[in-house]
Amino acid sequence: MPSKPPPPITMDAVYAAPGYLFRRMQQIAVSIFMEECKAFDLTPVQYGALIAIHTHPGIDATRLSAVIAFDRSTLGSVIERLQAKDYIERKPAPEDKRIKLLYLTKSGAAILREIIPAVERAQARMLEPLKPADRKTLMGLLVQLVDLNNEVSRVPLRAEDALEHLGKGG
Amino acid sequence: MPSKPPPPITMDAVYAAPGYLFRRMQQIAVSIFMEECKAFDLTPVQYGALIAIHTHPGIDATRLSAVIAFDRSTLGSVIERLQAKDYIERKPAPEDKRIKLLYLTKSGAAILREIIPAVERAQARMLEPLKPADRKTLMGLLVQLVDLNNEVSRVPLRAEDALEHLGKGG
DNA sequence: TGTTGATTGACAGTATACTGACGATCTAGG
DNA sequence: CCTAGATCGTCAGTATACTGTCAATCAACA
Repeated sequence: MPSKPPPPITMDAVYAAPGYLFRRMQQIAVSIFMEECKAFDLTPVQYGALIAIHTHPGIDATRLSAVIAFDRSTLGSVIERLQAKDYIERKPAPEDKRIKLLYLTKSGAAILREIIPAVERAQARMLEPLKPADRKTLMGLLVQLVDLNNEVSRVPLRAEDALEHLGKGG
Repeated sequence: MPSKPPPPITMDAVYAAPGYLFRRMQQIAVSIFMEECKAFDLTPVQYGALIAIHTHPGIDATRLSAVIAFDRSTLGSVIERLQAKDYIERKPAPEDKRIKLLYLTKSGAAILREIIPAVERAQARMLEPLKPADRKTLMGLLVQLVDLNNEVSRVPLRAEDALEHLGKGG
């Protein structure tokens, strides 16, 4: 009993693969972000970190990584760069010598206010080629897919419970 | 006439942003790919390059970058690694001393045949959490979006015309 | 034919990502 | 109190990405 012959190898094995499309779209998204925000010297990752530190002042690096689902090893250098630009500062935690608490500086809060309109333009541009109804459909499906695949990634998102042990009562 | 107060800054500025979702999904996709293909020591990028070299034997690095929309600078090191693993070889082009032509080796062709089922499992797993109809919707919208944003990225995809000057008649 | 301009591959510098390991530190259990 | 295990930040090593630059080479035109 002969086995089915394997299908021929074409570029469709690349072009039609979800992984390839996600990679492409991510690169396009970064490109648009950097273009709209070139006046600010902030990367998408640095922007995300600033938002999270603004929302959770005094967070530490490990919890920050859980709140935005960024890799903890990488986050170290991201934090260094934000500190070098004087957008955040790190203070030792009095009750735990391992931890360094993160706070926005005045510059950090200021640049965050200023960059937000540019970021919103960038986010809108990414989806602009689609019809409005399709944008909503795509975003809805993406949110679902990312959420349902959450545990697969190295750093699953832990939005709420990541902060329970942060001294706000738990 | 007072201007509208800016809306409060919340984590939604991150979680609901298309760029964030694309980044997350790309990371999840790579994670699934590496998990399914861990027996093969090939990254997604290296896999894409192998497929393209298989489909277009004798392609050079610049055209390869156009065919898979990978950055040309990065592609140099990708090619080096594939060559170090003995999956491809580079031959100087007789008619143009600048160019090095890329070919699969026997090992390269063999590993490509072997890895394809694992890659297909990976691609299927990425979309698995969605209902079948939703998978199609998402892929359709993504293909559209990547295509319509093609010119935005640093290396736009040039699938067909990239090969017109490759000596097949032009 | 000789110079200009484009192309090719390579490189340096920066920024994400992930793996795996490490010392310092904290927490729980005995 | 003291040790076993967990956690925190950090680091080394590898792999993508992008910007900008460079020498070698080629193509086109005056």
